[in-house]
Amino acid sequence: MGRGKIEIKRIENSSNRQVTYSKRRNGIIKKAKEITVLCDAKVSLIIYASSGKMHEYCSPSTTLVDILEHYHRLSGKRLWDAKHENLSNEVDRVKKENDSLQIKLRHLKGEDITSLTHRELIALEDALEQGLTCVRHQQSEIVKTHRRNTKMLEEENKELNYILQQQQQREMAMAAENVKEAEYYQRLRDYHSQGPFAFRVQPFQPNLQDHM
Amino acid sequence: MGRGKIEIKRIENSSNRQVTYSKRRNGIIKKAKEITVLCDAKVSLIIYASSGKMHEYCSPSTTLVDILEHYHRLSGKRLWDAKHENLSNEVDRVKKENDSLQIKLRHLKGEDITSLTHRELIALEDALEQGLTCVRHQQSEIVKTHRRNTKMLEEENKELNYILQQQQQREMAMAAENVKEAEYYQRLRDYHSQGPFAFRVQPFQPNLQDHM
DNA sequence: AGCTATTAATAATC
DNA sequence: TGATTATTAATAGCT
Repeated sequence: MGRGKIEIKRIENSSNRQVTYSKRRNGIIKKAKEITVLCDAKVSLIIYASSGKMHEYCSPSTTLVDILEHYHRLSGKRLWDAKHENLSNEVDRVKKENDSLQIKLRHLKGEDITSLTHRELIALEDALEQGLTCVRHQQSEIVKTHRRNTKMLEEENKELNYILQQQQQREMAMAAENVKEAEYYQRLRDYHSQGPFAFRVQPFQPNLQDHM
Repeated sequence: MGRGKIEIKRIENSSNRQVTYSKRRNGIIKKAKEITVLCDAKVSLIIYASSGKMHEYCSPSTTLVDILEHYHRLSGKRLWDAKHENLSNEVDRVKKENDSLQIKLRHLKGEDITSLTHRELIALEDALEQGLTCVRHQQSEIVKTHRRNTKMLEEENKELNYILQQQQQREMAMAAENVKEAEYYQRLRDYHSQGPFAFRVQPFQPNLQDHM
């Protein structure tokens, strides 16, 4: 059904293949819809291109899940039971492990130990003592670290204080210098501006005032 | 494509519908095979007649399960029903719980505690001390029980020994009695059988010895 | 994406 | 059912 007959074998030309795929895919989906309507059939159709792109059709009033359930019932083939079973087993296994861990944990906390034998209690005691030793060691490590940190901070503090003090002293010295300088200039200014007055207040040449 | 054009709507005549279903079903499956070969596509096709009879096609080199897995991945839709999802979640949840328990357990054993804060270490130490207290208490309980048991057994022993002794004494007495009786009877027998000899052992007739 | 010559599918019929 | 065939539908090769 085309300009020429084609053999049913892989189309080597990639773009031709792509075009044909697209056309035929639509054709199949159309046919699927038609048979659904004409014959009251239920159809599930999933198609992947080699590119991995997927198209699906599922007759209305059903879902893929329904169809697969039905498939499951009719064919007896297990589509997902194996997976399901694996998961179930996994859950069981992990839960058991969980329980055993819980029990161990409780034992270490000193709970539910009335049923333990003396030997088991001894082992428990050893484990607890071991744990206690480690924990206390770690605590002392932390304290040591803290202490070291404190010392370092204190020394840094001291250093900074010293630097600050130096800085302040320099500043004070500079300020003092500035003050002296200011005083010098003030005095200079005083000398120039108030000098004449100084002369004016000289009782010896009172007449000079009029010339200024 | 037939002797006449048909509307795409349900075929009311049941046998016509059945016939059309069968023809078109074959047609679709043929098309599915063709697109598979021509275009390197993967196809999963499941068709039910209204009668419930099922037909399927799945491209070679795949299985329905594979296709559904792929579908699951691409569409993100839940094919593996709610149960499956629940199980998955359950596994995750339980595994997480497991991990957390493992960590707690390791901490109690004094492992992997370098990352703990001082506060956490204190709590851990408390828990361990508490556990140790309980375990030692239980140990002393067991020792007490043992001691009590020992005492009870000792007393029972003593009792039994006493009873045994009594028994033995009674037996000895009885034996003695028997011996006496036996002696009596012996003597009686002696009296009857040896009586005549008794006369013979009379020191007065020493010559009789040679006859025994 | 559209077009169309051609093949393929199939509705009606036997 | 199964085969036949007149017809319609799908589509291969072009543009």
